[in-house]
Amino acid sequence: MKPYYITTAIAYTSGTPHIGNVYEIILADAIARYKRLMGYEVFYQTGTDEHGQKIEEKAKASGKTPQQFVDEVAGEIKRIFDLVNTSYDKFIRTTDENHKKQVQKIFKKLYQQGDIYKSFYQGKYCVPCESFYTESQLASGKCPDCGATVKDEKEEAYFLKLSNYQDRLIKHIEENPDFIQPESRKNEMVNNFIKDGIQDLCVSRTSFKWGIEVEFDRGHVTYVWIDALSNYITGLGFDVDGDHGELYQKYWPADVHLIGKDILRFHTIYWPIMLMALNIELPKQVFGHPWLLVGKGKMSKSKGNSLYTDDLVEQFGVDPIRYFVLRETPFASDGNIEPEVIIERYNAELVNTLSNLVNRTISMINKYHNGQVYLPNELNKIDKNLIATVLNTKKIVIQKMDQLRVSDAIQEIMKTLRRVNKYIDETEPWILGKDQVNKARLSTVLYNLLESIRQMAVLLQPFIPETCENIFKQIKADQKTFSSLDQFNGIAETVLAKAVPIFNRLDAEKTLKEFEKRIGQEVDMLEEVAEITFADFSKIDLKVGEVLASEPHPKADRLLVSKIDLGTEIRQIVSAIREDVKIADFVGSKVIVVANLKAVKIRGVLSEGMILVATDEKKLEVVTVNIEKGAKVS
RNA sequence: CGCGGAGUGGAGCAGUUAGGUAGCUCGUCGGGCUCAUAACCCGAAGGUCGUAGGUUCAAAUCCUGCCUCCGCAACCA
Repeated sequence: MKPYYITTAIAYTSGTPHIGNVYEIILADAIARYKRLMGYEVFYQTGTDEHGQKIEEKAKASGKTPQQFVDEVAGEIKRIFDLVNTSYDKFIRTTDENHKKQVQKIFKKLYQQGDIYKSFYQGKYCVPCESFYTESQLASGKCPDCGATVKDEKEEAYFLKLSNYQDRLIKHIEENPDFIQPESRKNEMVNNFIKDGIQDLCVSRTSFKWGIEVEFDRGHVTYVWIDALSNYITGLGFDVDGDHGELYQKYWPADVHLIGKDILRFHTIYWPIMLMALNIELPKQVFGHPWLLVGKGKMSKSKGNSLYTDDLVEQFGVDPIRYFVLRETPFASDGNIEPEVIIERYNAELVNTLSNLVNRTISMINKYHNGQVYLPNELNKIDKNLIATVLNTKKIVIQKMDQLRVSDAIQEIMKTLRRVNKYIDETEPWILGKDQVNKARLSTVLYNLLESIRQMAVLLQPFIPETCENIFKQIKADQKTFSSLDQFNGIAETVLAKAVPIFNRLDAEKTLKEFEKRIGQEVDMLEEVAEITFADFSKIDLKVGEVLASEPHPKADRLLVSKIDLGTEIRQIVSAIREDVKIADFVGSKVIVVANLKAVKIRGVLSEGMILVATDEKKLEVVTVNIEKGAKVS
């Protein structure tokens, strides 16, 4: 059997992934299941990326060791992947011993052959904060975090030399048009990042400890990319010294790395160069999939609009969610997940088209033939037309799936299911059922329906596996392979039980209410603010100020630079209100200012305070008052 | 002139690579049917394909300008 190796990006263990992250796992799962049905020997790898400063900090904040912290989060991530029924063959963690060992060896080898060199990471260094800042981040030449004086400092770091491989990479991309998919992304990579020359990549850090130690230079830990990207080969048992595991021999190079379009750059530039340096083959394809958006915006924790897999699955079920995310996100443009849209698809496609067809077919077999399924007799024109359509669906689905056009593939199956529903109207079994004379004809019609359902269920297996099993059970079908679709005879004579609806119609209003209640509870928890004492509050010096003048920030399109008269002095304040305020109305109004806020430079302009505003999801309003400037607010 | 994407009947989208009667799903309206979960089937209304020009026998599709929206980057004291 032909091997097929598919990977997803590994999930960062800093927190719970939302449905947008899980979408990638489901997409990869659908492809993996499809390839298995096509007769490939599939290896599907996913996992977690567990190192880095952010995790070190989060662990510390929650009073755990980094290892405890990532163990918990990785467990949670794995639970969610299992919840949506993903059929991965390996769940790799970057804290796995073998992975760490190989990353160290890779690092060492690249260093020894001169692809990694030691140099200095230069910047402005703040001693108390132990951090580097770039010139533009500084506030009036001082640390933006604590205000201390910064000094020019160099930190030792290792760099991966990319320039050596640049030409080879361009050549590879040009000679392998399928390497970067979708194609529109290819140009973006070449034009933006490669042609102008690639900057060497910093691959080690000394500012944190939670990472894979550089073997020959103990103060350094490997910085994200060499660590994370290597998982694709270490998971297969790659060994730098050539003592590879069986899986590696069998499965590398990967057939496809499935990743979000945002990290395409790392997978199409840094990763190939690393592989070239290691002198191993490049993956056949890197596919940057689109995003699943909530409403119109990108899902993010800070926006509070994330949807989580647990809630969605509890409300709608595993297969409907799998179905929805796969169906809704097209090949190249972003998908949209909203409860209203889920309900619509659920009712229109899963209930009306699929479930109802199965239900009415089994009901008729029970009503007219006491559940007995007979083999078909002579076929007429209508039958032949139906059968041709059904048999042809496999070809179209394969064609779409081979291009990873999952949504289109599902759409084709739905189209055929609608055709099958129409067949019932064309053949009018309820009329045939009135007279025993038509028994042979009715048997044929019912058989054709059942076999059509079986064929579509076979094709739907990669997307909604549990549902298909349910259908197979109800129609007593045991032929589930793609090769059983070449002929229209996969059902044997048998007796069926009463139909049990696969999906029940959702009441839109009721479901929406339930769902909002579920989500609402979580939002409340997230927005809970820590209590402070009166003393804490009195530290804030709030004053009324009159806006004397205001103009757009010269170098930032959301910012406004205003002169505010506090009565005793005039302050310059930068605020992100340009999109929400009319300057003409703003000037002359009296606003509330945080007067004792530490001054900072924002995009080169000094800001000495903060103007209070009120915001909700839709708009932003500056808080204004009608009292003399200089008045104290408390 | 930072990078990129998108503007097609009420909604969501396909069609643009290789110009040639504008298509799908949902919704609306009318009809049919009763095996089925207000389901299913048929039909209809509804679009000057963002805009202004250009090329062409012919433009949603090619070229140029402009407008609007959305991501990313930057930035949010």
